[in-house]
This record gives sequence, C-alpha cells and structure tokens, in this order.
Amino acid sequence: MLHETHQKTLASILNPHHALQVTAQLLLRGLLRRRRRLLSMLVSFFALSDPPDLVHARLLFSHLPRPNAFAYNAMIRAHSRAQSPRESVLLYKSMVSNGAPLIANNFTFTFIVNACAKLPSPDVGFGVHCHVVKCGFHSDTYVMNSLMHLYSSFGDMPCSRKVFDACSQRDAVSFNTMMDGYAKAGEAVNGLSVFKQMLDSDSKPDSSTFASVLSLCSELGDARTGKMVHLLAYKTIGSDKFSNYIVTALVDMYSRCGMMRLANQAFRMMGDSADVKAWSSLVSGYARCGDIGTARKLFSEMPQKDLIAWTALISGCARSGKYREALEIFMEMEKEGLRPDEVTMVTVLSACAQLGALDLGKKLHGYVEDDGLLNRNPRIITAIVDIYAKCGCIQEALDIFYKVDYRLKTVELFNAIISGLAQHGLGEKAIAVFGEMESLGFVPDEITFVGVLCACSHSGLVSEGTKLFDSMVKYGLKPQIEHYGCMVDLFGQVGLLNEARSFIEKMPIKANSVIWSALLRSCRIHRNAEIGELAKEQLLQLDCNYKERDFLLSDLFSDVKRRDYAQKLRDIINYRHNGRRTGYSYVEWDGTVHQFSANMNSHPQAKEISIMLEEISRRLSFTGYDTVTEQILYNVGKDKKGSLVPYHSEKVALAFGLINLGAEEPVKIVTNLRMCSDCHSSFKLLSKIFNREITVRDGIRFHEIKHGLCSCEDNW
DNA sequence: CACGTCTACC
Repeated sequence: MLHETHQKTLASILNPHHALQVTAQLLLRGLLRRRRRLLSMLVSFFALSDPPDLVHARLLFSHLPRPNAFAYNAMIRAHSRAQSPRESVLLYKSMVSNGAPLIANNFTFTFIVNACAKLPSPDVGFGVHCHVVKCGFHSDTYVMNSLMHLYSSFGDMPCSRKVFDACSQRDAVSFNTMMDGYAKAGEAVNGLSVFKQMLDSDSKPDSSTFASVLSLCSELGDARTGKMVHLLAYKTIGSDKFSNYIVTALVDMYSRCGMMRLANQAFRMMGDSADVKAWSSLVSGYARCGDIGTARKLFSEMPQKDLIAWTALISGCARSGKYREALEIFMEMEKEGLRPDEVTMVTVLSACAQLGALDLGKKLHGYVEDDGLLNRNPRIITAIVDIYAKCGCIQEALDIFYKVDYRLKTVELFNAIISGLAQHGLGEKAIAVFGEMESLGFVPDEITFVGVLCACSHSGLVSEGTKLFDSMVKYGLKPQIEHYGCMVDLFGQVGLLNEARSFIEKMPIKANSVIWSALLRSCRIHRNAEIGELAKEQLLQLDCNYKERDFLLSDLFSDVKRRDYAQKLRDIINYRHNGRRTGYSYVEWDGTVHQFSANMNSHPQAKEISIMLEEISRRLSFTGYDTVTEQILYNVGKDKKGSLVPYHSEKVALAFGLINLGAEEPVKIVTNLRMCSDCHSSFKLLSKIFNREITVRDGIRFHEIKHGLCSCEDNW
C-alpha cells in the first residue's frame, strides 16, 4: 500500500488497472475509513475517466463519511458527463444541505451549472444562478462562462448576454461561448458582432474562436468574411497548427458557400485524420451543389458512417432538389439498420412532401408517433402537417393540427396549414385559421400572408384579400413583390382587370415579370385584349435578368411557400432551350416515387405506358375531344427514335397510374408546372371515362378531379 | 492540496 506522501504522484501515474487494484486492496483490507484523501482521489479518477466509471466512483464515494467539496465536485461532474444531470442536482442538493456553512466552491458551480444546462427545463439553473450570486462567485470567469452557456443552451440569448455584459473579467471562452450561443440561436449577425468586440478586447482569439466564427460565416453563406477569417486564423495561429476542429469548420464553411474546390483543399489538409464530421461536411457540400455522383463516391469512401453522415447526404440531395435520390438513400440507410433521428425525419418528410410520397410519409408518421414526437418537437409537427397537406390529405393535416397543444404551435405550423388550405382552394377555412392564429396571439409573418392571400385568390375572395393585404402594415410587415403578385392574381382571377392594372400602377415597387405575366394570364382567361396587350408590352420591355425572363417563360408565379422558390430557381437553371421548362410528374407506387417527363422511354414500363396513352387518346376521341390541339400547343421536337412525343408528363403519369394502381385507387399525381388547360379538360373527361378519381398537385394548387368535375372549378 | 468554462456535421 502506498503512503500518503506519494498520493499526488499517484494521481498522475494512475492507470485504470492500478486504480482498480488499489480499490480492491482498500476494500479487502478494510482500510477505507482511514484513507479519506486517497479515496477522494480515486473517486476523482473514476469520475474523470472516459467514459466515467460511475460504478466505482459511487462505490468509493459511499465509503466517505463526510465527503469534502473535492469529492462532491468529482461526482457532480461525473454524472453530468454521463448525461445524468438529475443525479448531479441531487448530489448538489445533498451537498449544500449537509454543509453548514456551505462547502460549495467555484469549481462546484462550474460543474453544477453545466449539469443544469443538460436538464430539460431551465428552472433548476435559475436557482443555482441565485446561489452563485449569494455565495459571491459572480466574478469568477469560469462560473460566469458556464452561466452564459446555461442560458444559451435554453436558447435564451438575452439572458446569456446579460451575464456576458455583467462579467468583470472576460476571457476568450466568454466570447467563444457567446458566439456559439448566437450561432445555435440562428443569430449569426449578433455572433459576428461579438467577434468584432473580441478583436477590440484584450482576449486573443484561439482555435475555438476561429472555428465558431467560421461556422457563423457558414450559416450566413458569407464566403467573403469566411475567407478573411481563414486568413486571420492563418496569421494568428499558423495553418500548420490548425486543429482538426478548425479545419473541419473551414471545410464546412466552404462547402456551404458552394466553394467545393476550397472545401476539398481544406479537407485534404487533414489527411487520414479526417473524422466523420469533416467527411460529412464535404459530402453534404457536394450533394448540395447537385453533384450527387461525387457526394456518393466520397460517401462510399468514408471510413465509418454514422447517422449524421447519412443525414448530411440525404439533406444535401434534398437541398439541391434531388428528392428522389434523397428518398432512395434514406431507404438504403434503413436497410443498413439505422433508425432516423428527428433531423433525418424532418429532412425526409419534406422530400416526401415535395414528391407527394404519401406512403413513405405515413411510415415516418408512424415512427414519429412511436417516439412521441408529436407532443414534443414543433419542427416535426410542422413537417407532418405539411406532408399531409401537400399530399392532398388536407383533412388529416387539419386533424393533426388541431390536436397539437397550443404551447407547441408556432408561426411555421400555422403557415404550413394555411398554405395547405390555400393549395386546396379552401379560402374561407384558411382565413378562419388565420383568425385563430391571431386570437391565440401568434404574429403572422410574410409567409403567412403569402399563404392567406393565395387562398383568397384561389377562392375569389376579393374583399377579404384586400383587407388582409391592408392589415400587413399593422403587423409591421412591408408587402413584398410576392404579396403584390398575389393581389394582382386575386383581382385578375375574378376578372377585375382594371383594378389589377391600377393596383400595379400604384405599387411602390417596380413590377417584375411575375406581376405582368399574372396580369397577362388573367387577360387571357377573361379575354381582355386591350389590357393583355399592355401586359405583354410591359413584359417585353422589362430589362429583366435571366431569372426573371425564365420566370416569364415558364409561366410560373407566386407560390405559397418561400422555400419553394429556391426549388423554382433551380428548375429554371435546368430550363430547356426550346421555350418550355422541363415538366415532370411523379406518382408513388409500390413504395417508390416514379418520375415521368414528356419523354417516357427511360421508364421500364415504357411500352405499356405507350399502349395506355394510345388507349387514352382513342377513348378521348370517341367523345369528340380534339386531341390534336395538345400536340400543336406543345412545341416538341422528335426524339432519337424519330417518333413524336406528344404527351405532357402528367398524362404519362396518369397512364402509369391507370396501369398499375388498383381499380378503386385514385391516381395521385404531383407535377411541377402549372397544368395546361388542355390536360385539365382531358383529365376531367378521363375521370368519367375510366371512372377514376384523379388528383393532381400542380405548381399552384390541388385539382381533385372526379365524375368529370374538378375541385378548382376551372379557376387556377 | 487536487477539480473547472466554449468544442463542428443534418
């Protein structure tokens, strides 16, 4: 047995094997009571090992008759590290109740505050903060830094800031903690201002600082600042001394800014020491740029893949509009036996919503219910409501929406349901939900108004729409071009073309192509050549950039969700040169989303589809329907085999649905463009001919077609 | 007498 005098050296040379041996000796010889100091050190040793050895730490701790602060501190920290913060709190409580006067010291507070940050509610943390002040540790920088972290971890940045501002001594960690808190709260701009403040202070930025600032730049997509920070880091610490931590932040920043060459360069600095996180950043970056091939290749080269790596790949695909790839990869992931977490589920659900993949969405809904997330996670709730709404199940979406506890409701959730109602042409209901939102004290944002104004326009609710538009100012919102677009459409839909025109003239911002083409379309519907000519004139005179010109050509206009705009812009980049945007349609069948375009030769069932399309044409012509018009309207060339490709993607999708779906099943189609009036009228006839319900979600809204009639009442 | 704060990827 070692002597007391050797104990300090013991701590530094101790390895797990020794520690266990000493413990065994102490137990066997019944020497526990006489070796208080040795016991404390062993408690500390077990508590600090990685992972904490709680069994031995507890065993020895229980043999200490009056544990001192040191032993308590070790136990509190150990439980906090082992993700059992409640145990830490119990220990802290027994500590302060045993000690008279209190034996808690500044170390105790850093550990217990840290544990409080891991609790589900901030209440205990508030109490401990009071103790800190009472015990006079409010000028200990470490304790203050933990308190900042505590408030940040509950998303309470104002409180965190108060602690920061009240600090008498700040060090680099104080600044780093604030920046990190702002980053997590999505307040990157505030984070950057803390960085500026730091540069003016006595605290020198360290590795951690640069990593945090880089992730702020990454969040802002600010490659310019990012590059400057990179340079500053190089000057301050030297790139040969970059930690993996900082290099991964560089990879992430460049990846997110789409600068894959630089991201790759940074990544290679790590050599073999690149970990899952760095790999994931790079993979996600390539996928986000739409380079799925490289992303998948890198992914396959990853030494090990965790759930986050899979999610990075999936979400990268989804962000670049490759929804089908995203779902395919998700299914591969499940085959590997990995279970999605909340982030994966939100990502996959939104891809499902885009594609109308209801079956997969329902399966995920099942997971969500199993995990009890519908009573917990607002983002998941929103994603679930959104997918049902976007897949045509608006009643299901409403049922779920109304079951959500009001404390879990968010503006985003209201936006999802209001937009869904708008897409279904349920204008009055959308306005009613908007009213409920107001009376519950939620403040609508710009997206809410796009939704509710679209709802008015789809239902022809002119006076309600006008009132709502005028009320935007009341909420401190300045109408944006999308909102003006909704209004022009609202007037135009019901034939108030003069109102639409004078509305445009009175707009405080310059009308863009979206506005004029909305007017032009209304003029076409209501056969007003005079105003139509004017709109066309304006369109041609517009000094528009490519994006706007493409908007015009693709006959797109304001949709209900801003995030869909990103998708639209991407589509526009894929714009074909023949004057029409690539149209594609989706149908879910047998657990897979099938994609169709005008050229359906690539599909394995191309032959059957082709036969069915002919059958469709034949049956249509029996009714006297003029199928030739469509072919003329649709300016298509010849494909490689020299045969004409005369069908819009939604019709190809319909043929596929008729072949494969059971006779009673409705055919549900999602298509990216606005349905042309020809497809629309032929689908109405076909619903009668085949006695089939057909649902089409186009770029604008839902068309629920049955018995020869459509829910949009031919207004869209 | 010892023990400490911030720590990426979706």
